[in-house]
Amino acid sequence: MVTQFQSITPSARLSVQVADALSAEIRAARMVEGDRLPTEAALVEQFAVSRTVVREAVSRLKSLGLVESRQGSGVFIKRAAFSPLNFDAGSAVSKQAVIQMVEVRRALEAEVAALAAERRTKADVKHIRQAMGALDKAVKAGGDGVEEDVSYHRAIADAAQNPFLISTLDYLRQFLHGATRVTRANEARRADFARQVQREHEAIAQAITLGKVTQARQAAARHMDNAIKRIEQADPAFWQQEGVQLASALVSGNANQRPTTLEKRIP
Amino acid sequence: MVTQFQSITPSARLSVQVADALSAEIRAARMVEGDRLPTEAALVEQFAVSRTVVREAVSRLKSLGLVESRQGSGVFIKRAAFSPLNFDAGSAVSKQAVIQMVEVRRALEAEVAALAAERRTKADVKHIRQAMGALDKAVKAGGDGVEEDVSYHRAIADAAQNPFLISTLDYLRQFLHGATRVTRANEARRADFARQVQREHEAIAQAITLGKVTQARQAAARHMDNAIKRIEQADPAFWQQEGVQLASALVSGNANQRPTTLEKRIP
DNA sequence: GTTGTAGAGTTGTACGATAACTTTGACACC
DNA sequence: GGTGTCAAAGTTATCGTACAACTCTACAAC
Repeated sequence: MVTQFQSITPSARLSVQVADALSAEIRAARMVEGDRLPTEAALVEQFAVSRTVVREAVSRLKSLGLVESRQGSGVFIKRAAFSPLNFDAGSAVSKQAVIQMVEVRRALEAEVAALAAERRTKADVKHIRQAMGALDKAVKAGGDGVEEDVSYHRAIADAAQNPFLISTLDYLRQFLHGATRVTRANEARRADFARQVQREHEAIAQAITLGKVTQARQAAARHMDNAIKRIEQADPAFWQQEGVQLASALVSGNANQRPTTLEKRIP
Repeated sequence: MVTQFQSITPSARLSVQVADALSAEIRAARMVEGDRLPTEAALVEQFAVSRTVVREAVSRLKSLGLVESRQGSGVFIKRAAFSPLNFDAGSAVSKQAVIQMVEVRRALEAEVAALAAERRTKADVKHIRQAMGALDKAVKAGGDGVEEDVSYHRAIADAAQNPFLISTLDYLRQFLHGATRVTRANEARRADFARQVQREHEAIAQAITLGKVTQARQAAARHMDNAIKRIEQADPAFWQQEGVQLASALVSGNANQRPTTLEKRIP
């Protein structure tokens, strides 16, 4: 057993301290949209640091989307940006977290299939069929078919005509990519598994083609239910310890900063 | 009639050009995790810009989470971060976009209700009931009840025990907040609307309390269907032009950069 | 009223110097 | 061989100054 020391912090860089102080000020709403930040010279004075540090701090705020600088004029506070969605990357290797993400995906895939059945065009159907053909071919050629599987589901999502559904699913896919690979590798070893997946895909495509909304929704949900089962039976070696960091499983955007105090330093 | 000129772009700053060039290089996977970037001196040479610019560019990459700098050692490429989900903020005021977002929400709320019915504890049910009470009270007191409405739906989400569902719904809520306010204001003027919403809430809560999974899912979906209808009937003055920027309705993380060419400039 | 212009204020870029830190290799010592 | 020390080179962090590019305002000129 190796003793674990917590990594020491070599005292955060000045620029991030200043950036934190400024962003705390902004977030505390003591400055509102459109307000101008103090000039660089003033900040140099206030924080007693060099202009380099101030500029780097402001640069940080700019790439966070909090402020916007106009040469010759000043730095201005932008309207409060919506904080982006950002799951903890570590969750991608915890079995429990992956299953929970598939639950999210089940909801979305079901909706997508339903909307696709409702709104599909002939071209959409053609794309879906093509993607299925490519998947079959890849499997027959001995590949795992991960890419083709993604394309298949994307083709369905495209037919749903809802950019937000599409991008949310794309977002989830980033995390589920590893799990997908493992389960598909599993399927590759079990011919009966592969056939079952193929049947599930066929059922979804069929319902969409015929415009059967409820049926499409159910078929997609069933596909995801089975995906969960297949994940549970997959190679245990792949999964890390589970449920540990679950309480802190989420890092929501930039909501994770403690207020920073940065007194005026005496030179 | 005043002629409309399209706003000109005052040629991107050098630092962002360099940052784009570097991040393109990284994203093109010509450099992989753990690799060290050329030293600042080398980059100054390659791009023929000052060290200030190089540092600001690197600083940008740092706050984007692409690289990590270690004083005395160098700048290193971090493991590819998952790009966060980031809807275009402008979509929040386009009627069509809002409806599409509610479609996403419908999928999630239905799933959440179903899982809540499956996994609820006594405490969960109590919280949901309390939230409903608070909502009724707020409405009777003449408020719009937006906050209480949010609390009600959050209480249900908590019962579903899936942090990813919760945070994804929270994320959506940011965008739908404006629309919610408008529709609830609408309901406040129409007593029959308010009663219907109340009945829908009651139906969901009842199904969750009794543990009726399918029923909960359907009730939640119906609630969202009606929400879409209510949005469509809401104050038209609130909505901007719709469908215009729809094709580009999504800004997915930092995936929206074209490769930048920044030849070595001749001084 | 409109236009032109000068001037002050502000951010962007360049350059040089020093501090703080890491890595590496040489070397003595056991 | 293994280990500890130390110096030197290399790298980023910070500082300071100077100038370029841009914006805004006021005021003169018409």
